[in-house]
Amino acid sequence: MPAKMKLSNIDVLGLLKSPEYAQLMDGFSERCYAKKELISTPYNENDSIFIVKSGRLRIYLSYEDREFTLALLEAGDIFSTHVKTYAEAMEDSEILTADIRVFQQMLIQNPDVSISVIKVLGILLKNSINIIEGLAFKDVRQRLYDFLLNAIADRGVSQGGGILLKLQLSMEDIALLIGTSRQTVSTLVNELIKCQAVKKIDRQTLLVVDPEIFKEPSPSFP
Amino acid sequence: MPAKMKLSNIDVLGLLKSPEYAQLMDGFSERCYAKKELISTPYNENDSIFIVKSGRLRIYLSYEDREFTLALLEAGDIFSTHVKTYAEAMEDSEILTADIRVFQQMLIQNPDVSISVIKVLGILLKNSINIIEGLAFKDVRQRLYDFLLNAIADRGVSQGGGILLKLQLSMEDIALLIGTSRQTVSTLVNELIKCQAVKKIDRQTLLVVDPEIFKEPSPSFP
DNA sequence: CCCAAACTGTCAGCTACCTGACAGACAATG
DNA sequence: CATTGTCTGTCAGGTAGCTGACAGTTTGGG
Repeated sequence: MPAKMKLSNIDVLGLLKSPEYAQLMDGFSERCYAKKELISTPYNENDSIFIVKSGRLRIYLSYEDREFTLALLEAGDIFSTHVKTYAEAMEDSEILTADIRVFQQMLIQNPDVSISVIKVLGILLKNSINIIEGLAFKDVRQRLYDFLLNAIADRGVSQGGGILLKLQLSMEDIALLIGTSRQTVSTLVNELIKCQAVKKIDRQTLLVVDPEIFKEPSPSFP
Repeated sequence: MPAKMKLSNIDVLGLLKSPEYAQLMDGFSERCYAKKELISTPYNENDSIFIVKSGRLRIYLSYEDREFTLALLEAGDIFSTHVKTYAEAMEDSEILTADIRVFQQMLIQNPDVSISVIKVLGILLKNSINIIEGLAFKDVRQRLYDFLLNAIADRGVSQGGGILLKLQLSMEDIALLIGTSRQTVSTLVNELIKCQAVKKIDRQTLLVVDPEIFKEPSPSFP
């Protein structure tokens, strides 16, 4: 279960700044969104692709007043609205947007860009499959552990006595990411604190003392 | 929840037969697989993409002796092994395979093909997200109903008194597709038969009398 | 600095679904 | 046609995790 769909291994923002993509860049328009503002919904008539310039977005599904977070995006990440998801600014954010038709036009003129697009889609697909694996096979505890392991790999900072984790997330935020209720996350995290595996620094940050206990049973090789 | 990832709206097989793709075709090699034979596993060292020429494949995830079926593929469908899935022949099948590196080379030489690849990936992604929606939000009953609705749209044949559904699947097969146990599917299907919503023709085929009761509560417009 | 709004912890039902078990139906292979 | 394996229906327990409730804490806006 991924903490977020980090796509920055392809340095999109840097790429777009370079002169050879100047004209490609023209297809994009920039806009600011305030915290909690919706950037797109499944009811948006025309598809578009967008790139996060600054801030943080949450991509989520919604169904009968319940929600499930598919991904958190940061500066440099890309997404497309062609799937029926919502995108919401978690803080004030700047977003570059291009209509999908315009973008397709760009692709035809810059065939090498399409290789990058294929890579990004591949990553997105891989992440989706990880989410399915979690939901189909694992209980809430293991999904939480997987989430923490990912967060450590992604943004954990080694420190005397453990790994510092500044998740900028509430219990509820985590619950939406791993597909469970706020209460269950709260209980499980406090269980970890009680058994000394993690220390609570403040509301937003944990110190992970022993990441070992998060590890899942290793797969049996065929 | 899709019955299968039908990708045939892009007529890949026809496309590959046409003369302009003759050289592209050269990159592919053909092989037959017997029923229940594995075509690829997550432990296969080198990635490849493959196209189903005939037969039926099951793409699935496995975790600690449990399985979850992501998709059923038929003639004309495409898949890539770059995600950690298993592919198994459900009946004797002919498969065209190309190494992913060779294929990437082909893409560079045929830029217009990459648009098709992007489309296929987009469809795969959309399907994954449908699966996530099912697992995250819906109970087993609704997942079964969604599966039946999809199957009807996909392969249902209108007939006096209902829609004929030749699913070539056992209760267990369905269970693996919707993420539940064999027993639960059996119970739910028999419940449908008892309340006259469907008639059992034989082991493999149902006659759906009233598809209306499968419909889920319509989404509240924002 | 104060108050409202947003978070957090915890607990007591409740229930959808899993598991294991077993008997009966069906299919296919010699 | 007999026999073996595969598929099906059903039931009785057990449990993970949901829901609602409520009190305590923290945060931030005015």
